[in-house]
Amino acid sequence: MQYNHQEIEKNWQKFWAENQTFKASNESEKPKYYVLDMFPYPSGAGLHVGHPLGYIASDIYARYKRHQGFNVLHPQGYDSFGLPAEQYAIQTGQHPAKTTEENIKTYRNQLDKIGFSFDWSREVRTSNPEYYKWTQWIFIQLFNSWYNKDSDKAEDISSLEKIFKTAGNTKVNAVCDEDVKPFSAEEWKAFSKTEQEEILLQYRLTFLSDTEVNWCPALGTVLANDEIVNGVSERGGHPVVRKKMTQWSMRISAYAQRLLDGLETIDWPQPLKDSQTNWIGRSQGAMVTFEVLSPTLSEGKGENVQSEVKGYITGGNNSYLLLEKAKEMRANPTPAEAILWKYLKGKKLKSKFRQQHLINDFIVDFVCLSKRLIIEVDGNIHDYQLEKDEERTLELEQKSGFKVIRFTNEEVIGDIETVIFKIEKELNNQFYKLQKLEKEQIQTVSDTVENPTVSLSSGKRVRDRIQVFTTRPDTIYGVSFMTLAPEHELVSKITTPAQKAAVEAYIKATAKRSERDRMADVKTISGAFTGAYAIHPFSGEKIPIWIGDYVLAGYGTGAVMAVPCGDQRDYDFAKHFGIPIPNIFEGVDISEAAHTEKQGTVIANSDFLSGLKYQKALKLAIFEMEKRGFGYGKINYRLRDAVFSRQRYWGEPFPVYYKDGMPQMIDAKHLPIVLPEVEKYLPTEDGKPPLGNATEWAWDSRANKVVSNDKLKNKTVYPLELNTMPGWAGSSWYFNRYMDSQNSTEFASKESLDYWKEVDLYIGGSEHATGHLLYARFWQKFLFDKGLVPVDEFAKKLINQGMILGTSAFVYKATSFVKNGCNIDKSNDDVIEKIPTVFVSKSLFSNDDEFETIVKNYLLDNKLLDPNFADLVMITKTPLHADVSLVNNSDELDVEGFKNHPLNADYKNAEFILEDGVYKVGREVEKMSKSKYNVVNPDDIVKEYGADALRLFEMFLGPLEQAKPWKTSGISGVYSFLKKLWKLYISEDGVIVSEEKATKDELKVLHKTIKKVQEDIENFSFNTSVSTFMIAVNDLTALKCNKKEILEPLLVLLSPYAPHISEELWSKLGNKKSISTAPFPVFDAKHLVESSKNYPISFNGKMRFTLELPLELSKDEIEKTVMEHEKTQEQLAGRVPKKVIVVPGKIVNIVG
RNA sequence: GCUCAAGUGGCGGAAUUGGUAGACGCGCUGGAUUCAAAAUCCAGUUCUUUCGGGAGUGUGGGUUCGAUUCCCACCUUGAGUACCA
Repeated sequence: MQYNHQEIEKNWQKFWAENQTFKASNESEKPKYYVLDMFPYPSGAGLHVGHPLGYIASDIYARYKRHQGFNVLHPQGYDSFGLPAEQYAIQTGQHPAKTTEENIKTYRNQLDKIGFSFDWSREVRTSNPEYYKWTQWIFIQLFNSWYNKDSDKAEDISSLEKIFKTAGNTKVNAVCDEDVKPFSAEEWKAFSKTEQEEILLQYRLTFLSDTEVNWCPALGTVLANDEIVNGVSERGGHPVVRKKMTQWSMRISAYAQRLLDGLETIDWPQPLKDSQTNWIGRSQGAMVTFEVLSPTLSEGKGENVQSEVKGYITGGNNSYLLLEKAKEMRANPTPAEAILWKYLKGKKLKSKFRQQHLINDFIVDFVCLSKRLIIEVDGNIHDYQLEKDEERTLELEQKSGFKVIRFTNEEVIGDIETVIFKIEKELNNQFYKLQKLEKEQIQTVSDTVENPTVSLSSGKRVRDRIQVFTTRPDTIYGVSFMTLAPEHELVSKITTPAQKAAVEAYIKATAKRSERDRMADVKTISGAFTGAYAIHPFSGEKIPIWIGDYVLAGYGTGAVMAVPCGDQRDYDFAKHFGIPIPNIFEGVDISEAAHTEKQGTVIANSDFLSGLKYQKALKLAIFEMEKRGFGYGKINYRLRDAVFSRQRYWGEPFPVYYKDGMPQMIDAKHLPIVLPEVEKYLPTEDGKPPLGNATEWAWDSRANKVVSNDKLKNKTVYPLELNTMPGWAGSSWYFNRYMDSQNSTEFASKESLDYWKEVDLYIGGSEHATGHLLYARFWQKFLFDKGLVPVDEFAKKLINQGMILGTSAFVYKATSFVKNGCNIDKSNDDVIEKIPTVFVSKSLFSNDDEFETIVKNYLLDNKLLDPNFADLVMITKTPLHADVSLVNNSDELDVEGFKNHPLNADYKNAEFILEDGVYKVGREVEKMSKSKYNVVNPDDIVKEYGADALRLFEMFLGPLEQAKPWKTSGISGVYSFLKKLWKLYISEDGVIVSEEKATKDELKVLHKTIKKVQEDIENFSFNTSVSTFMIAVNDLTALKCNKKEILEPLLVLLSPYAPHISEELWSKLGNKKSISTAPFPVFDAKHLVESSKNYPISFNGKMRFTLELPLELSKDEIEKTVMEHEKTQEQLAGRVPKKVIVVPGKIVNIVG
């Protein structure tokens, strides 16, 4: 009986399907194990041999775990919403659902042939309404949530509303939009419903906002940053432009820190973790505020700069008298003052307060200089200050522009909470008042510039401030200039008249440069001086303010404090414009380049920071900034909120309608909102997304159903959202759905979620590192916060399988043309008229000259070229891809097949210059792709060699994680292994397995194999276990072993890799049940015990010969035996060894 | 530029608490079987050699009795990322 893979594999696949062999149960005594593949997008091209690599690996692991006694969940499904189907629909008018369905059929067909142990009863498709119902549901949950930084988790929006109602928003510590305005509880209650909703939208985890998006006109959609490669779309390579659109976004930034922290707890590949870390881009540093000198001061006229510098010295002419008094008062506060100070000091209200501070000639109890707010506590015991309070207030408010609020001692002592709340509210009011004032001041300043006779009273002026984020506050004394992004809003305000023209010209020039130009041209240094100066907050020195396009408006604050000695870009900028480069590093040469090294560098010339190392200087600098009130420590993230809308048809519709322009969620009980039919899949003429073409796309809020757009004139009917969700929506939670995929009342039952918890092993490509895998972690953490899932990381272990590359085949075409500039009486066409297309076999030439000679000789020999013109003709070589299916294992081209190939119609009459009667192609390893004609279809392999051979070979190619080229020729090795294995069990007459007792040697082979295979599977080193099987079968064949005691357990070892042949032989040995749950053989070390060792005898570390010695020999005995050996004497040739190293059981090394 | 990964025969690759480099397979060479081919089986296959041996894991150093394995510097390739302050 011969090994007939086709019949065996068909039978067992049928058996598994009929008996639901791999159906997982949600209730089991066994321990659980969840093995998952990243589910495929069912493309029209079907699978090539690269796709199943990860599936085979995970299938081996799943089957192994079943043998180990686990209840294994190993599901599969389809990520079936996506652009290609839609693109195809646009081109052909076919409904994407139809083509998707067809593609899925092809996929399923292909997958089934490979013999995977998937539990297909749990299949999910993201485009199925029963599935996306729950995607919509999760969207609603996100909409109804906000992120509370105090509890550090997502909470229901109702808890936020409650706070607003009782306390306004000033105390809320939430992740929200940047431009949230403060309001009190009273104000909140007074807001209209729409206003309230607008505000809530600024806090929700999914929210509408006008975002600058990457708009791809060719694809008619918005792309995420990770969908753009080198400024063009990843798919199709179309140009991408920046455009402002109202979009749904996900507040993933709220989870930045937790996404980072979570990486510590999961066993994922380091490169993947690195790229997520990189993507989140945490940088720790400080926010520092620099004040801008007024234009007059900047230009060096007017007041003394030094007196302006220390912003906190606000005393009047009698300061020197009052200062001592103030100090004394600070030391002896009243009880009420002491209580209040406890709440005000240390920036607890995010504003810096000072106590008993001099303002002009008054000592005020508390003051926040930046917000110009004074707090007085009445019942003052200091009797020399008995001026009427009103008078004092008037003077402070009118003359110095402060706001004064007062509290009684009783208020402070009795109800500090209310007092603090009032202060917070005032702080916020002051903030907005000051901003408004600032704008007016700017107006005044420019008026002044145009009308110099009007002078400003400096005492009242509020200065402009530049906020910068820096990761190196320790280098603050190295600041010699500041750079603003050209787009920075302050630029126009601070530019001096003298610099106005230059600055405007520069802004105009940068605006012209596209994003791509700026990216491509990093080297050119450009910028302009604004004429304005800032004040160094520590040293008080004047710092020129520049603009430059190396500073990005979109990152951080759009401004940097430039430290040229410590940052290369700042250095280059300074060198280019001749700005001084102060050196603040001890013993470091900065004449050539900036010194960016942090560790081991000692700060110098930096006042209180001098002599400190990086870590300490950093901490101290932040500490001082906070103390002095112009800066604070801050952590910045690069991670931006994720745009969630797509202007596409083939995606999940949002469960959203618009009432008075505000988005409303449709109640969960009316889900799913099913994707409507449209006539065409393109955007509408007025630029709306394709859903704008739908005629049935309005929400009847009374009947709670989707109705015709005609009814929109009714009061209770509203327009539905026209965008759809992006590709990552459905894939961000599907692993949870598999746990209970048929549930129609919940996204998965609590019991099933608690049982399966998380994916134990997740296998997929590394291309999802910053897309799917980051978003899925985000959603999982959100669901965890809401108590909907039991764990906050969805995959414990993840493996990235490497890509399988194709081996392209090349044929070498000769192109002839006539050299120019020669006077001949014949036209060019006549000369080359008779020359056919010629292909030259690969090994006939090694360079272009040889190629030309070969072709010319061939043409001359065959009278295809007139010898008189031979010198006029030039031949060039053009490599062309040939379809790999036309090439055999020895790189020989099927010439006739090539000529008749539909793609090679032009070469029907081409001539081939052969070598040894065959045409040899060139080979090159490239990505497997249709356009390179190097795609290998697994179906063909399965047909010829079988699924077991395909599975073994894919694993045998090399380590799972590495990229490796596919060469079909290699599969004969694993195929003959299977035939050899078969022959151990079956001869021409049938089963030849005997019940005889196994020999020692046979048991040794078996147990060596058990040990190695088990180790390999657990280390995901599948390639080496295939070798191990081969060695075992080779050894057993050599031993002529046919003992059931050996051969039966061997099948269980092999079954995860080659399940069909294992099942077949297993049943032929008389087993009635499937091999899939047979217990894995147990390794017994006693079979491997050896009595002797074949010692390698080395001389100076080089092995020269081996010597068989009993293992029980002692070190000295070994040395003695070895030294006496004749070969040793031969090697030494009379020399006396200096030393002899003996490691019993390992090696002998003779030195000398 | 930065970050990470990887460099071993003609090819895919194996070998790490530092201990016989090249397992296993492909390809190739020779042989057996066959009318012949396919299939199968046997032997050989890192390079070099004066057949004793010598060299050898990207390059150059170092540690060690001994290094593919550890350390330093460099080179090459691949992946990710990019004016991120």
